[in-house]
This record gives sequence, structure tokens and C-alpha cells, in this order.
Amino acid sequence: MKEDEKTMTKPATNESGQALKKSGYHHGDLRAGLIEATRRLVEDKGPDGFSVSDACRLAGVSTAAPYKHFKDKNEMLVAMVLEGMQRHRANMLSALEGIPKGTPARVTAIGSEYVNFARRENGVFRLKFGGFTDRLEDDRLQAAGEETFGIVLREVAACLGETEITPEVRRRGFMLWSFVHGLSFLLVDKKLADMGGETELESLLSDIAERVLVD
Amino acid sequence: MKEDEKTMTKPATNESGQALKKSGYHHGDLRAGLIEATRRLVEDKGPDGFSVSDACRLAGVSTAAPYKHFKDKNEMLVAMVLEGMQRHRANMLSALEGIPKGTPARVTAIGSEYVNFARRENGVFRLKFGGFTDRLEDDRLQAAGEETFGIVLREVAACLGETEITPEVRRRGFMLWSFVHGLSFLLVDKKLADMGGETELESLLSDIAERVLVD
DNA sequence: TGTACATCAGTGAACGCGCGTTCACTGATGTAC
DNA sequence: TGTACATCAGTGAACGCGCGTTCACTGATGTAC
Repeated sequence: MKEDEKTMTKPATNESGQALKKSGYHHGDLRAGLIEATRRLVEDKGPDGFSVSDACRLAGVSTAAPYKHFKDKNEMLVAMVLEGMQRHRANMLSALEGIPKGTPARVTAIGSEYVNFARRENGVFRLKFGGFTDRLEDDRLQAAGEETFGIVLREVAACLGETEITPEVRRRGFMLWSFVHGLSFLLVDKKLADMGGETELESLLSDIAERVLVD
Repeated sequence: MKEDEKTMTKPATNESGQALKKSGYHHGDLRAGLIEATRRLVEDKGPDGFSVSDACRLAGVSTAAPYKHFKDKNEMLVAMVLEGMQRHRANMLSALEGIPKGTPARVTAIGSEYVNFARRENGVFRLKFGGFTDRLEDDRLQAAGEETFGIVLREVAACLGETEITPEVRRRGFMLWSFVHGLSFLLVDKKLADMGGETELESLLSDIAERVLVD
């Protein structure tokens, strides 16, 4: 196969070893490749360090190629954030596995995963919440966010012994969300330099859960 | 004075009526004028919608002028954010006036002002906290932030009956900060569409203060 | 009070750059016969 | 199985644009005499 030779002379055959590109001419799944490139760039250079040109370079593709898959730059970012939110949601759900229903420990587990996502996928997190929202404004993002918040509300309701989402459940859920959301930002901005490590974080989360969920 | 005629033909004599420019040739206080222009642009177009060229246009000055007062674009943003943080701090302090020492009401008042700042000066708030930190990284900003946090810690200590900033005071203060910080973001991102108005906000803040400050 | 002069805050033109997007195109691929 | 063909995912060159920053300059201002 001279495919490989060709690939080696291409400018952007991916620096980190993981393959973003499949074959010589047709890509295989360029849409996914570009989303992954977008994600990487946002993680590496920050939410505003992303450019279409960079993504193309990383995916090893001409700068015109994305427009076969996305309307414009904004669509690329939205698609990437949506994917990230699905991951986030899935992680939160799997963090619940094995923890008894109706216990504050479930709420703590969700919070812990929320914070971890904010750290692990800092760029995506900031892109969604850091004030780029105006640019990204999109019903799909809004909907995905509410769906995720629903997971929290369900657990809060269970803890409070409610069978449906009452206004009080919303209120408590919102308190918890606010706390965990702010905590994520402060951790990621490193405002918590002297606040200890992982144990301290877990204790903070369960402490808050208890304080908010106690009637 | 033909000064006025000249000014009228200038392209950027300020759209909103408020004077950013003083005289025909020398400006008077261009540094302040540019900081104000920067602030306006960041508020109007978002943290990443700011450009030096725009600021010059708004201040009615050539694009080379800022470099007599600031090292580069970043310095302009830092200067503007620093000014904003001083306002923020002053507002928090004056929100305390007349409220009895050692009461949770003082903590609530600070929180309320924090949230209001995030809404009133949304652009500045996001610029400081929304993930532009990497670009803005600056010791002066860090120091200003810690000074502001000190106000909270002092009040928390008073509420807990401590005379100094113990680890537990820091812990509680940090919980409160996280909550109020997250609340600010969620309000500003309009994730609280169904969460009621000002009264609800105040009740949320005092509720949290009580829950966190009760031993 | 009037004049000569140094200062330095502003000018305006220019620079090189990377960006987002478009265009006519090409050639790999899958399908119908 | 082999061939003709339509499709359409990619190319690569080009576009116009606004950006941040620099440069030699100019002329208003304050100060010394």
C-alpha cells in the first residue's frame, strides 16, 4: 500500500498518534473526525482558541471539507458540545450504579462526577457555561442541559420522599446545582489552591448534600 | 473654535451620547477612556467580542494610541477587569452597612451583591471567571480576588464566633462562595427561567447562608 | 507677560497574518445492468 | 464478473476582512527664562 507513504508526507498526520484519518482520499467518518479535532483543540487551547483551520489541519483535511458536514463554525462547536454533554450525562448515570436509592450518597456521586467532568473536559465545560452561550445558543443544547438536570431532580425527590418534582424539589435541586456548578468553576480556576485534595472534595460534597437535603 | 467642526467629521464620536473624548487633539485621560470603551464593548459583545480596534473607534482615537498607555491588548483587559473588581469589592462592602455584625444577614447581603454584580457587569464577570483566565493570568487579579474573598471570610468567622480565619471558617466560606458563584452563572445563563424573581433569590441566599453557617 | 524649547500623547499609514467561507474541480466509491 | 455511470466527499486556490502591532511623524502643552 502506497497509501501509507502518501499519508506520511501529508502535513497534518496527527501528532498524538491516535488516528483521526482513515484512508487517503475519502476519510471514512470525517464528521466524527472533525468533532474529535474540535474537542482536542478546545481542550488544548481553550474555548476561544479554536479555529476551523486548526481543526482541518488536525484532521488532515482541506479547509473546505468541513462545509460538507457542518453549516459553519458554530455548528461544529455545537455538535462537539452536544457530544460532550451526552458523555457527561452517561457518566453521571453510571456513577449512580450500586448506590442505594433515596440516599444522599447518590446526590453526592452525581456532584462528584459533575466536578470531575468540569476538570477532565474543562474546555467543553467552559464552552457550554463560560459565556460563549450567546454564540452557541441552540435549542438542542438547552434541551440536553435540562435533561441532565432532570437526573439530579429525580434523586433529590427520592431523598425528600417525594414521588414527583415539586417546587420544593426544584428549589433544593437548584441549590445543589448552583453549589456544584460554582465549585467546578472555582476548582478549575484554581481558586482552591489551599483547599486540599480529593478527600476534602468528597467531604465538601457530602457535607453540602446533607445540609441541603435535610428538612 | 473650529475644534468642534473637526470633531463632528471624525468617524467615531461616540454613539451613546456619553463623552469618552475630551478635546480635539490631546484626549485628557485616554487611559480611562479606553478602559471605559473596553468595558462597554465587553458588556455589549461579550468577553471575546472585544478588539483593540473597536475600543479605539469607540474612544475616537487612532488604533496606535492605546500603545502609549498599555503594553498590549491583554493589558487593556486586565486593567479593565481590575477596575471592575474594585467596584465589585466596594459594592460588597457598602452592602454591609447598617447590618448588625455577626449575623448571617451580612453574609446574605454580600452574596446578593455578588450575584447582582454578575448580572450588572456580566461581561466583566465572565471575563474574570469564564475561562479567559489563562490569557489574563495576572498576579494583580489573583491578589484582588483573594482580597475580596477575605471580606466573606471575615463575616463567616464572625458568624461562627471565631476571632480568626480557622480552616473551618475557610471551609464554610468556600462553600458559600461556591454556591453564590454557581448561582451567578446559572442566573446569567438563564438556567433559572422558572425559578421566580428577586424575592425567591433573596430567600434562596438566606436559606443557604443559614444551612451552611449552622454548626 | 512673552518667547524658545523639550516633551510626549496622539496620528495615519502600513505590515503581515490567520481567519471563515466560496468555488469549480476531481476522483474514489457504490450501484445498475 | 465486468463495465458505465451517478454521486458526492474531498481538494486547493482564492476571496475579502479585521485584527494587533509598528513606525516615523506632528503639533498641543507645560516649563524655564
